[in-house]
Amino acid sequence: MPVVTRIAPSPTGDPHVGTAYVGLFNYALARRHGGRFVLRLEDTDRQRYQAEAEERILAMFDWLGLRPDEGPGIGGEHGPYRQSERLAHYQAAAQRLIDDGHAYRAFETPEELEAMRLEQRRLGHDPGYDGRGRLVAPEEQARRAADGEPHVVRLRTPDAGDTGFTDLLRGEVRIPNAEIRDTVLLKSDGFPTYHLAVVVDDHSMGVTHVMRAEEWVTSTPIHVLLYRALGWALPTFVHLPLLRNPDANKTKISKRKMDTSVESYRQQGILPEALLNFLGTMGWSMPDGREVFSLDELVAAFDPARISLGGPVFDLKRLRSLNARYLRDVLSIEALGERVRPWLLERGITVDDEDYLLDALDVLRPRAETLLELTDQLVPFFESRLRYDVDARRRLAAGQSYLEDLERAFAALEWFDDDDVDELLRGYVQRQAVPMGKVMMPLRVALTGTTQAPGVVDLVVIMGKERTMERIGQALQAISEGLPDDDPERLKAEAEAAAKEAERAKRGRRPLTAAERG
RNA sequence: GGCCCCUUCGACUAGCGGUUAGGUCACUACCCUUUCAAGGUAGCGGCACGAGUUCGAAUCUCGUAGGGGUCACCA
Repeated sequence: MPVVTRIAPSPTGDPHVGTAYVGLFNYALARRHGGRFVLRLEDTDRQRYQAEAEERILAMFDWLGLRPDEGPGIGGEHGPYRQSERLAHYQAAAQRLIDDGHAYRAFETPEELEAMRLEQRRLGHDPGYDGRGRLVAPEEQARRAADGEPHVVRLRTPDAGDTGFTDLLRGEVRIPNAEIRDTVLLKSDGFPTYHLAVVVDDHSMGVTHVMRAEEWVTSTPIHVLLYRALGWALPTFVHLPLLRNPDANKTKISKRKMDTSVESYRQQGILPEALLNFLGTMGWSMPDGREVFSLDELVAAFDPARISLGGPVFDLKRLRSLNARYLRDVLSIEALGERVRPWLLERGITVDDEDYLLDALDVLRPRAETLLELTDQLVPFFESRLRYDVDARRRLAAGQSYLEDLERAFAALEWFDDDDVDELLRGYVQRQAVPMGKVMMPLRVALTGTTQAPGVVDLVVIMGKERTMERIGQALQAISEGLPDDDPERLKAEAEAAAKEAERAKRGRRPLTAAERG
């Protein structure tokens, strides 16, 4: 029997890292066994439904390279893949359950239910549906329904005993039936709840392995009851540990406490393969201990039995560090060039000298953790007019005479190769009898506009004579025009603006730009 | 609170009766060095606790504690 897995996100908000996480493992299991990976949209909550969320979820999977075999916009023989388009299935199943006595129509209004809960609380009982709808005779249920009275369909759950299932990772899990209320299967608007829809769809789509988040463990017995009532075989259940917030208690990951939006990570310059790799270390580990691995490598080694159950903290530092690893070690320099082009374009930079780009990347890539940072550092290589940050200005002012000397020296230098530039610079510093930094830092600032940059020799060689001369000239001009050292007001304003910008960058929320989409 | 699940360095994890408990990130120190990184070397740091089972427990059992999840006409 082929392995069939699915990811069933709900289009109610920003594409979530948890969806990517569960999707990854489901994808891996299906691929590992040459089976099918199905994408199904669980859009049965019309209150929270967001039309554009649907498209964004699909875009997320596309970006990550997690390609479903079946799904909305892809097709497949088990469609449609939007639950809102499958209402007849659920209604038919509900009718069957009613006919067989496994379910009943219940007519309590929301107000009645609320009053019931209030009363239960007053008496110190656990609040929950007490099954009062069972008391209405089937004929009366049918009559009132036929009269158009609003109602839901509820599952008739056993009162005694317990219901259990086997979780691939946890073994037998049993829940006392007293804990299981007569759950709503069909809402009064005719839409199914999760419980009914998931069982009907997983069965009709041939899903063999239900791999989902741990939060579903306690409601799995409801599904078991449904499978039994409908006479269907149970799938294998695998409940994945919940991703956790980096707070003291490690609560379930939430957008209130951290950034859970995949789009946001994309906008911050996280690579899809790095995100996937990172998620692949949440609860999972390679049998051989590799910590950097591709999607294909994960697929080749994937065995759900290796998943560990402690809730893994979604640690941004680790994600960024892994992303940095991809930038400097995993990606080829050419591939990196292709990745960063759209980002440069977004800043109005079109690269026509490929070699220049690659040379710059070569020295920059160990210094950046994200494509965003890389782009920031790349910009000074391409923009003709540099902006000097506050600290940079101070360095420039202190280096005026050196820059004047070096401008002349470079003008006289014919070959801008490593050895010659190095020799020139070292010779000059030696003759001046000053510490290296005294000379190098102003030059670095003149070339890049910032104090934190690659080695000066590298910069000069990569930029070449023309750019080097031009930048030194510009710097000298900026100095003579008056650097704001002597203007404390302006310094302060700039510092504040920089802090604000940094804060904004940290939040990292802005719409996806065209270039990032491409 | 009831029920269910979980528990190895700060974080991610390896381990599946016998290991000096290993690796990665983070952190610290040193080296390299014209800044910042990267890189190199070293270091810090852990089996929640208590009983049992066993010649021998991180590994098996039970209990305790702690943490999480769940108790909707949301998924």
